[in-house]
Amino acid sequence: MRISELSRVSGVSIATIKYYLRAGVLGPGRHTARNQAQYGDAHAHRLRLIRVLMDVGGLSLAAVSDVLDAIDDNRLPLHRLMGVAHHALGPHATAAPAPDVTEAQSDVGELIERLGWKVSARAPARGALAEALVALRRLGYGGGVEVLAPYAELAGELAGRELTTVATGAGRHEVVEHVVVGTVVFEAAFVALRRLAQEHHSAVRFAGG
Amino acid sequence: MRISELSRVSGVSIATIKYYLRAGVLGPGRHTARNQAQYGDAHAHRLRLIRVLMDVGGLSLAAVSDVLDAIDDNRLPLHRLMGVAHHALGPHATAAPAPDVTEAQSDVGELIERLGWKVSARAPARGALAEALVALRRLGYGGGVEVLAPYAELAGELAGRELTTVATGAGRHEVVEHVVVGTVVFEAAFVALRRLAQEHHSAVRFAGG
DNA sequence: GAAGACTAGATAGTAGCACTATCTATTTAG
DNA sequence: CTAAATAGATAGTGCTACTATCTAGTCTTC
Repeated sequence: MRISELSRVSGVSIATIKYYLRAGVLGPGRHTARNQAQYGDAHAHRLRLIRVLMDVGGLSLAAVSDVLDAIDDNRLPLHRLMGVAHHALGPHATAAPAPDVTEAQSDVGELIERLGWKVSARAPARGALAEALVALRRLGYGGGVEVLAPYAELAGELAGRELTTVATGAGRHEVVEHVVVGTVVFEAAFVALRRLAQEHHSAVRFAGG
Repeated sequence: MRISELSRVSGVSIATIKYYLRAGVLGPGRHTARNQAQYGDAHAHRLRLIRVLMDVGGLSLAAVSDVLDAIDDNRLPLHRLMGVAHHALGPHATAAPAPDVTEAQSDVGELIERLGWKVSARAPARGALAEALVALRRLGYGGGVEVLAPYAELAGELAGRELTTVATGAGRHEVVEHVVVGTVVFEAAFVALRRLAQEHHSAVRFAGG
């Protein structure tokens, strides 16, 4: 198909498709002339994937680019893909962490060790968790890392359940994409469900108060 | 204290504090002269709260403004505060939803009803959940709303557990702030924990593959 | 085979966000 | 008295994700 049809079936404007081509997140079409190219179903699928990662996952275009590169890199072992996806989901620390954050980092490290989790020392989620802990302390809601224990338990249960649903018979590319999409979409879905549940419990608890 | 000290204790630059004052997310100081004002601990605390909502919760300044307005509005009943916070956490739908999203919305509505949850019909999380469902379908990973059931169960457990920890003896302002901070910070913490757990399970499952 | 629609690629412009910098007229501190 | 600090106003910056325009060339349809 030509670019106008690709635009139609994907719902992405021609100008934006060209932008994605320039940015390298969408591969070039098969050229038939100097100013003509053909695009296939793979392009349409890739476009949908880009939009889902951005709209549902909230990833920046640069992050999408990283994730897609990881998906396309056949040399990348499967067990490292999740790390790349999580790194892209960021946010990555930009400046040197404050001293209280550094301290919280070791608390987080201890928690992870106590849980027996095998996680890269450079996982951005470590920093995110430390930031959350520090936020509580800075606002005067004390509490050590132990307040996270019940959350960690549930998170572990969720993650374990999830990975068992990954299709194992399919090719590497399908598994990889499935893992990434699952990570991003189910995270968004769970956050939404948590908010709905909170609203329900809040209504029940505070109604009339 | 004067603005330079407020800047020092909060770690926020003077220029940014002035920006927040202009934006109305930080209340004005007590004026002692045309170009002099005094700020108190409440200002420092408010600044910390703003930074946590933005940095940990990922809220925009406009969203922070909405949340703070809700916290400060004494007429707002407690059971509606959560809705305001969730609305600020967005993202709110900008355009008319696609037809498949509208369809997914009713699926979500059914799920909520089946769970017996009492949730506003306008809750943005409904839309977010529908978007996530549609994302799966658009990418070819079918599955109805029933794939969300185990997630919903865990989300309900989490939300229920959380609200029981809200201090009931404190004043309204403290409870309200506690609820908002808990919503935002524990959501971030749980997402981070889920990623850590995923990385662990992924490493265990795919290592050597 | 001519007119008009379409296209690739290049370049430049836009809108929104969260600051950041500079300036003026003060006020304060030493 | 003088140097530093301040409130408030205005303008500028850097980044992101597009969006618009332009040119030279290519289909398509009558």
